[in-house]
Amino acid sequence: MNKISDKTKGDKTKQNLIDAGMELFGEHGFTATGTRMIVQKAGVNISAIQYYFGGKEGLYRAVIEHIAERIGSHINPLAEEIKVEFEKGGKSREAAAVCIEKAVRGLLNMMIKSREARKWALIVMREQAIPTPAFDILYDSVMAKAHGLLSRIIAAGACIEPDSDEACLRAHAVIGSVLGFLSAKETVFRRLGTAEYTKEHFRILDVLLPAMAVSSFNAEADGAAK
Amino acid sequence: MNKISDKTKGDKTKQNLIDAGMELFGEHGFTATGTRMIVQKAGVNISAIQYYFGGKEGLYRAVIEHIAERIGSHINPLAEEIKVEFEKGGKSREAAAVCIEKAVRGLLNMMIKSREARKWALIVMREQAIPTPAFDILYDSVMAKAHGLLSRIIAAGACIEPDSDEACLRAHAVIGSVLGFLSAKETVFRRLGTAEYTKEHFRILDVLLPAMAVSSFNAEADGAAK
DNA sequence: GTCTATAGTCGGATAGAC
DNA sequence: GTCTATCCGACTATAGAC
Repeated sequence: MNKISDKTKGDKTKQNLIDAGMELFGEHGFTATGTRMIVQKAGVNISAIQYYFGGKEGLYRAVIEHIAERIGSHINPLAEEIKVEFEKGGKSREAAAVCIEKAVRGLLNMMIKSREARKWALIVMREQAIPTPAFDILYDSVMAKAHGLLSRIIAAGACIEPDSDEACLRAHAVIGSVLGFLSAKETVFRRLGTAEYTKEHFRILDVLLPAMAVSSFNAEADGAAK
Repeated sequence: MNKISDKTKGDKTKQNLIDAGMELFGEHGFTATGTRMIVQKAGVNISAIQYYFGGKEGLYRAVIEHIAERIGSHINPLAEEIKVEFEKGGKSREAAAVCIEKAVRGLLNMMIKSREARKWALIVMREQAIPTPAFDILYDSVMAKAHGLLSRIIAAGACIEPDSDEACLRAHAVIGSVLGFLSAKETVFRRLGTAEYTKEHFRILDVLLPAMAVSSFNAEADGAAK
């Protein structure tokens, strides 16, 4: 047996608990998820939560850390790629437009299209709305970076200060236009008459959302576009 | 004593329970909110929940109904006003632009600026993300109407079918760009370094969000704006 | 209509055998 | 490292006095 690549039985138990926790905490929230529910889904004994994570709360923190790590592994390469392209384009308005389209499509791919993300999504949304102490982990390792990069690109495109409130708010409006399809999906599905987004819906969003993002460059401070 | 205008003691108890429930269900969610918590905040006896609402679940439904009614009283007049103006403008592209700016500012006023709305907001967001049976009430009395009106205006502005998926998705992107400032406010606040939106932030959003909404007319089906 | 007292259930955590 | 058995507190709901 290879000591490095083989998982010990304990590691497998831990992983099962985190997987089950991610799904159940997302579906029902922290309080409404019972430890008995979790261990049943994970197929482990109830005492394992105490043993490995010190309790239900510790398991929750571990779940958040795991999510932060997984999201990071998706967005960090994309962010790096965009940053390089942005620098290469001399931080021009044209480079900014290309970069923001790429960023928005990346966000759409990661948060709306990906099946894996559906599990994270609900937990992250809950933390956004009513943060627990664990939100710090998410914010520091994911939100701040992604939001900051988008703000800088939009600032370049709109010719405003990168660290201004205005850049931050514009970036957030762009993010909101994408994530609304996740956080309010029940309403969209009812209006569309479907139970899932289809390829045709994504085709529309792939064009619409980047275009709206680029348009955020143009809002003038003295009135709306005429 | 005037029999019509005076509230009976029972009515007052009911109202106190609904008020307390709205705040606490919003802050902690349904499961995490205990009946003891509610009656303490409402200043009534614990049995009152059973007596007046048949149990915790019944109180929750009553809270949702109350929210739907309050939101309706805000948006129905606005929707009516917009509808009239839209017809009067001959459903032209120009009329659509004016109307959608008005609608977005109305949404911003109601959901982000208003203090009262902060109490609704969390409950509505939770229902959006993980709907309970009570979501039907919200959807039928509020979401469907607001979303439908916005879709029709955008369809007119973008010259597409009012009942098409595309119109629905565009409307939703616009709504998302506004509501993101509510549902992800923790992230925005940390980025801005504040604990509340200020007048200056609203000044920026009052210009930015309507402009982005109007821009949603322009996204071309064959590629992004160049 | 309002209250107290309590029933009955289920939660997370723990002790100790293996 | 895993399991069973059990504790204790918190929960919702109810019965019945006033």
